[in-house]
Amino acid sequence: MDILSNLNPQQKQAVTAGDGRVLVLAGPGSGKTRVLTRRVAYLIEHMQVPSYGILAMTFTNKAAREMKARVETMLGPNARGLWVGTFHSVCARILRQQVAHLPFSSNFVIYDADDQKRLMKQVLKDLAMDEKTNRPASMLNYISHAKNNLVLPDEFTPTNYRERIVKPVYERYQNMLQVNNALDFDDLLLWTVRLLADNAEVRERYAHGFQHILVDEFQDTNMVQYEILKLLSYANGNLFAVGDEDQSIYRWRGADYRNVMRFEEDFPNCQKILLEQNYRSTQLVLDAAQGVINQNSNRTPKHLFTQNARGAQVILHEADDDQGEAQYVVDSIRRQMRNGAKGSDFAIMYRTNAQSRRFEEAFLHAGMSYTIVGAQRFYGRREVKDIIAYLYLIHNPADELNLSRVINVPPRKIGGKSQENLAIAARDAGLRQQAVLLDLAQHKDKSPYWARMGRGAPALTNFGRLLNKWQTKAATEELPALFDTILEDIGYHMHLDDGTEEGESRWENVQELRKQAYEYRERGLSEFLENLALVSDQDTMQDNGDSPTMLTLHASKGLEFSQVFITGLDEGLLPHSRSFDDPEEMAEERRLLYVGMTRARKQLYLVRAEQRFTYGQPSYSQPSRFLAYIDEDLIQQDGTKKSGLRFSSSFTSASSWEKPASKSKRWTSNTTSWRRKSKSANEDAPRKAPPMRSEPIRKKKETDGAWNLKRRTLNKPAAKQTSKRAPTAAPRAVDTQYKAGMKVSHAKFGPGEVRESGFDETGEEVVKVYFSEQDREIKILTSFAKLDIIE
DNA sequence: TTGGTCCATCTTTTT
DNA sequence: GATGGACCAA
Repeated sequence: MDILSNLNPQQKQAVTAGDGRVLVLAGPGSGKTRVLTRRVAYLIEHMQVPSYGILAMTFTNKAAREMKARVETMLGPNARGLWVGTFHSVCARILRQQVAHLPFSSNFVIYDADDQKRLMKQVLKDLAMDEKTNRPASMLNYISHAKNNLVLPDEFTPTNYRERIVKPVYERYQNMLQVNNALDFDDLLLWTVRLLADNAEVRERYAHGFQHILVDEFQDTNMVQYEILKLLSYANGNLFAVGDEDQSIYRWRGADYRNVMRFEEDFPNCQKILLEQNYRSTQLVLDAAQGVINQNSNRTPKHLFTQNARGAQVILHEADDDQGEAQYVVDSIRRQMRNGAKGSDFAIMYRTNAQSRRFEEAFLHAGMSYTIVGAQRFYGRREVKDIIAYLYLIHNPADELNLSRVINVPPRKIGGKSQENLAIAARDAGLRQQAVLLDLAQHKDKSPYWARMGRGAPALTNFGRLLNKWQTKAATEELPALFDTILEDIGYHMHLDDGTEEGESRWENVQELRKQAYEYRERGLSEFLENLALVSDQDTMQDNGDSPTMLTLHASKGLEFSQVFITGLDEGLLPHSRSFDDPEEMAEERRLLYVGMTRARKQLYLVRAEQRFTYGQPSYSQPSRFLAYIDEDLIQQDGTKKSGLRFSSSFTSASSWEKPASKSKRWTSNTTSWRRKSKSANEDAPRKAPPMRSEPIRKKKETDGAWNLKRRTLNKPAAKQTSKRAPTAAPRAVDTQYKAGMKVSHAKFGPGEVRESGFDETGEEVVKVYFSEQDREIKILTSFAKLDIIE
């Protein structure tokens, strides 16, 4: 196969670019993966770069796997030796290789978000700090931020009150990580930079080893990651970055799309190549998506075009509530599947995982299968994490976080008091808790610690015996055997088997984990654990044959589907209310929608619901402001009221309340609630609105309560027939200076009449004025253009 | 020490 | 409507 076949001129230019820095800005669907893989092949075949001299960095293991597989199909055995991996896995690998230069030992473990939180809670407890006022998540945020800026605790100089509180927490947190011989995700990157920056010899070795470095999704790199790339490429200067500012959606994780601009500043001589031809979508989908993204500034303007057909209009549907929303989506899919469409043609996307529930219910009700990405993380499940914790204990005796997690799971009479005794005894003796346990196991009541353990001594001794047994076994036996021994010794099956369906499914998850352990029987415990820590759910997304896929907008990046439903296009959800008071966050929400829209090959649906349950409470919302940026001509409304028989009788008052049909109407309806997360609006809504359905009070959860509940909701759309739409008037946060009906005058456009006034996301007042001389409505930013009030 | 019950709090997104 | 924490009875 010819490496350069089927490439357009820009793609070819990128693939064949010579040495040096190359920045490829690749719009959605522009063949970026193709460019990357061909580039690797080109380097090996035409530029005589040995495969082991190439490093390709991605963000997900899935992307890494795919890239590797594609290169292998092109080059066969020549591809062997290629380094392809996620930033985190590559860093973990480097750190293990160079562990001698680092302040931890080679069997370090990696703490995931869940572990971090548990550790943070411990830290706060140790420091006698209140969890309510010092939220663990918030503390971790500060710390993550610091680490992303390469700041370790002793370099952390507080500049405000909050940071003064954070500092000791950060110190202790980091210290605890070290004591546990553990690294968090940020540490993997941070220590790699430290290693390379402080250690000339090591740096030389890698920087000369990697003759060419390629990065995917460059817009999602954070500062540390960019630093790593610079350090690794400094010797040869061959850095090939592919990205798209418009698809940067990981700001909250430290990603900074401005790295794209920095790249150009740092390397003024770099080659910059734009890929603008789209091979995925219809022109109409592209136009709609660009309407949204063009509202953003700070980006390289791109003009996406395609040779594909113009395509069908975007279908907009406004449902009465979240159940109706789900019903609409599932009905649409079912109808088309009856006409021969494949289930896998469809994707349902949403902003938050919580929204998936309604769709699951609707699918179940319709008797259709579905695939769901993420949501309940497999590795995040309690039973799975418990077993992994046991393995961690064996692998890394220093890990006391995981020890405390499972020392009493299943319950073995080692309660809080006993654990405290153990911790104190260990601290006084300057030993690890595990060492104390092992000593107890060995010497029983002759152990110097026996007496100090009080009533818990026998239980602790037993546990020490187990630990000892497992550790011996780990040295001699293969992983699956060890796995089974642990399960048996702790009676985990019994523990999970509580007669419920849930218990059964938990046990199945443990079995699934065991299957994976079996696959690692050759590579062993250490690699198994590292893999577990660095694998995400997208990576494990199994192809569920031919069923529709449900996933978050974030998870949709890099994928494509024939038909895409983007749901929950409501103020507060998309854009999410958390982004209301930060323009940068708002811009990211826009990108998120843009990413979702550009996943569609043929048909795009935008769906919303006026009312939905949040926190189990009904709440109302306005249409997403983003809808207003999509040209009306590109949209076709698919109304509920006419076609939706389900609700024809249920909303008697509906007809009297006209749906906003035009853009301008939609735009107005937002104005009241834009200003901020209108706390008042959210608090008021449920109070003003009579309860939507009278929920029978469930006094206690029966064993099958969950199932009952599910069935009840599924069979009862009727419950809402009694409901009435409550007026959705949200209180006005701040009054606009201009009011509808005012006569104004503009220097250039002449006299006009104000039609609407509201605030945009930055809090600027925006008015829509009808100018008679122009015979059109014009949107005006009042702080910008001067408008004189005439009357 | 355990297991139950009640309560508050919450949720963006994930390597 | 889920989860984690606090509290209490056995």
